[in-house]
Amino acid sequence: MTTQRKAPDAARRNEAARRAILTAALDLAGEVGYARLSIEAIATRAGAGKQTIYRWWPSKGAVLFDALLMLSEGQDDQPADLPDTGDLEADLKTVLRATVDELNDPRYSEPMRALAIEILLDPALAADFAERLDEPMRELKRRRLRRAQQAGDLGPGVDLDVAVDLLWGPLKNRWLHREGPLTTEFADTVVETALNGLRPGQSSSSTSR
Amino acid sequence: MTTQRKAPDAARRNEAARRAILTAALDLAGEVGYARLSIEAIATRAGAGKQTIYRWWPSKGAVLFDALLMLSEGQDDQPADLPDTGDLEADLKTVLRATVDELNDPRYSEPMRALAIEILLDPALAADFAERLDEPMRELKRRRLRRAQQAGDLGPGVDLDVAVDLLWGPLKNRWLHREGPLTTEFADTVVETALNGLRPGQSSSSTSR
DNA sequence: CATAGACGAGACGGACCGTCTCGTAGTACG
DNA sequence: CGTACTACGAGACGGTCCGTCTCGTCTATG
Repeated sequence: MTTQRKAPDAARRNEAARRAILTAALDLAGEVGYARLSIEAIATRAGAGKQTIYRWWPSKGAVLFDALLMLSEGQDDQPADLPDTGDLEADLKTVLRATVDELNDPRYSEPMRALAIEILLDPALAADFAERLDEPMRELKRRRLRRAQQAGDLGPGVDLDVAVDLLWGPLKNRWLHREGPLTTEFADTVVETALNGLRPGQSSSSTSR
Repeated sequence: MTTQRKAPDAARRNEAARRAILTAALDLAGEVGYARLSIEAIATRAGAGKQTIYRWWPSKGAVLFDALLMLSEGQDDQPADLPDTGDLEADLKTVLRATVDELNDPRYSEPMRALAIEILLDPALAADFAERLDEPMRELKRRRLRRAQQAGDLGPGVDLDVAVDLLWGPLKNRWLHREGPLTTEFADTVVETALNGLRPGQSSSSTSR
């Protein structure tokens, strides 16, 4: 997927081999981590030839990317939109808590960390990831915040991209750099602090509802 | 530095070789990026034997770490404390703008990115980095914010670690993941948004002095 | 002034890389 | 229904870099 160098015939593709390779990549990423994850090991584990991997994927990162896509397509709870109950703070906490749970699931976490590292190393993969996953997700977040802004729950001058960074960035940082335990309490605190701001207001910690 | 395996005699250490190695590491990181940075290339560029590197550093990342320390020790503007003029917003903007300038300096930026990646891959290096650089810096930030809190410029219930994440995290993210141009305007917006919060207040964008 | 030890150089086996070439098997198309 | 195509598993290949080791040289410490 993603790109191919000399037009292999997609109609003749062996679906079983594809699934075996993606599954092996996920398992190995979880078992040995990114640093020791090799294409040779993936091929051996999958019972596939190395050439079968090189035929269909341009890089190890692309394999991981597809592997995670396969994993997330497994359960179709992919939301077309972020929840909007009218209560911005509650909705944000719901979403961030779900993110925390996902990032704490070892089935996702290690392969995702491996992919994140691969993305830092490979600009082509970074562009592919940004286009197919990151930017669409960001647009979802921006859209929810834009509705909140129109409803008057967000300051009219707030830059929505900065708002997204403030809300989701701390979680991403803490997870990727293992800066501490990723808890739902942390997610809640981030939401409250970002919404209320650091300055002393009438509301300092827990607010609203 | 950092650790040694069999107690080489530090008194007999060749300072010229040490500097040549660290300089070569910095130059190569800037020229070829992390992905192609090899210890062999560093040794060759430095006119040193590989063993000389392995004798004094436990990993490529440790070399990069020391190289960046050497670079930053070059100019002694290492502040014992963050500025405190009494105007929190102005002080934060000053500091974050300086960070932006440093992250935009290619002399620092590429080696730092290489080190950041190495840290993601190597828990031992991560611990070393956290102890010797990251945590002390974070304490500096926390201390400035604590003073602000005591002065009433920060909400009394604000978690100072979360506040640091909100202020410095977006810059780190944008830089490391190349999510967009790192400008002083962005830094200013982050400071204003984090201080004021996302909710509509009496002040929406630019505030105070 | 002698000697221990750091030094530059590079050989070594091993891990993976990415390419290639086999013989086999399954599928698309005549 | 048969045949040609081509993806497949397997693995050999040269290449890079790893981390260890072994040289002979140079130096500075004792």
